[in-house]
Amino acid sequence: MTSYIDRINTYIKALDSDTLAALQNISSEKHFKKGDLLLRQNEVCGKSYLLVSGIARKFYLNDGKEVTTEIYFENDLAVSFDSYTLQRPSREYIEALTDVTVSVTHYQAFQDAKAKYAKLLTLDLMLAEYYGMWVENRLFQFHTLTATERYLDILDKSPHIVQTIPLTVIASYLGISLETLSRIRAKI
Amino acid sequence: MTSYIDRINTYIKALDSDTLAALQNISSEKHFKKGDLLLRQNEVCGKSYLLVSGIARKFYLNDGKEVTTEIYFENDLAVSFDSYTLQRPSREYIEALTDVTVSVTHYQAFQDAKAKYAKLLTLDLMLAEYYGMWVENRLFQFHTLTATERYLDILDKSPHIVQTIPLTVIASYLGISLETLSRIRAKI
DNA sequence: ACCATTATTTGACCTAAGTCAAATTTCTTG
DNA sequence: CAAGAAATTTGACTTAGGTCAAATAATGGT
Repeated sequence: MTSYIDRINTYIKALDSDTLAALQNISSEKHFKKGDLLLRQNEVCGKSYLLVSGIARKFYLNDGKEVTTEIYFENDLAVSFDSYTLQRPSREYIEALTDVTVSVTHYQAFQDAKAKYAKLLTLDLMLAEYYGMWVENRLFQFHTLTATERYLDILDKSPHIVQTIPLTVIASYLGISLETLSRIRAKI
Repeated sequence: MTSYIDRINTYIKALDSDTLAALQNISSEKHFKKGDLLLRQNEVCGKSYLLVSGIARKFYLNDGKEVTTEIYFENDLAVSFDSYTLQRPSREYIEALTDVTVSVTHYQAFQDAKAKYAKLLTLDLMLAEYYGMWVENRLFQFHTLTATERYLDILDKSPHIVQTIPLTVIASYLGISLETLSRIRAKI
């Protein structure tokens, strides 16, 4: 499934200059500082953010507790999927975990561009497919792995997450309490 | 999110006759009997099944135990998403829970049709978006609701599931043991 | 209707992970 | 560098839901 990202990137690199130019025309770089919110709950996610540098995350509140749903690094595309797709209020926040630079694209501009450039439509499909598989896989892991196994998996597949990010965030991303995560770490 | 299905159906109904004909050309009706497997683990999901009538489900095995991932009714589209998208072996099975009639479309035929008919590409995007939001929501529920709340939710939003389907299947769909489900039902 | 499966319920006990509270360790920033 | 604030760890206890086993229903086939 990771290889699908490669396929997407290959696809982007192979875009004709017209399509590429159209994409660049509707994108612009922006900076956020650590702690800034790129998207707030109840706001419509009207933009997509391609991380150029830095780290960000998406989370929601479940009776006062933050639940991290996704962690973004360089080249990741940050959006609240359903809010973006349906253009309705988001239940999630997007927050900069470090200073970040992003390439911002407006929803409507991208919709318009898709109508003109069929390849962007295909790209959008690939991105949606990728996200679908990614979430499906996450759900699968929650069902089949124990807390310890999930931590080991992240340690194995995404060591950069464990390096840089506060345990509170990692715990909520793994769907376990901070204390449990700390105990898991103490064991291994 | 349910309303997105309506939008998809509206979109399908509004398709021009050419596109619609193309779609029909690559689809054919087929029957399965209760208990038949439309897709087996390790098979590549090379077809999509639109349920015309009957009930089906998708599931995988987690050390011997069946975990139901989706339940299909009339008009639902049954595929193993990642297997279909990547055309690689499936970890899931698709099984007829009753006798079913389906409209079968081959993966490659649909790919070809998408290249010719842009509207099918858009349709595919909508379907992928819908699935992404659906899974995301399922994950969300697993994180925020207790077993009882999840059962009540299904009872509320999809009473037809509880009517017709064996508790073993429902329990595995809710991610709880059969016994726990039975106890939940005894309480309410 | 009757037997044999298959489905569901009930009981007793167990366990992974959560909660609350306090102790440390590690960063920040003056 | 020191003081305060955050982050992390540790301890004691609770709990939702799981597991194993046995008892009752239901159901379908003959």
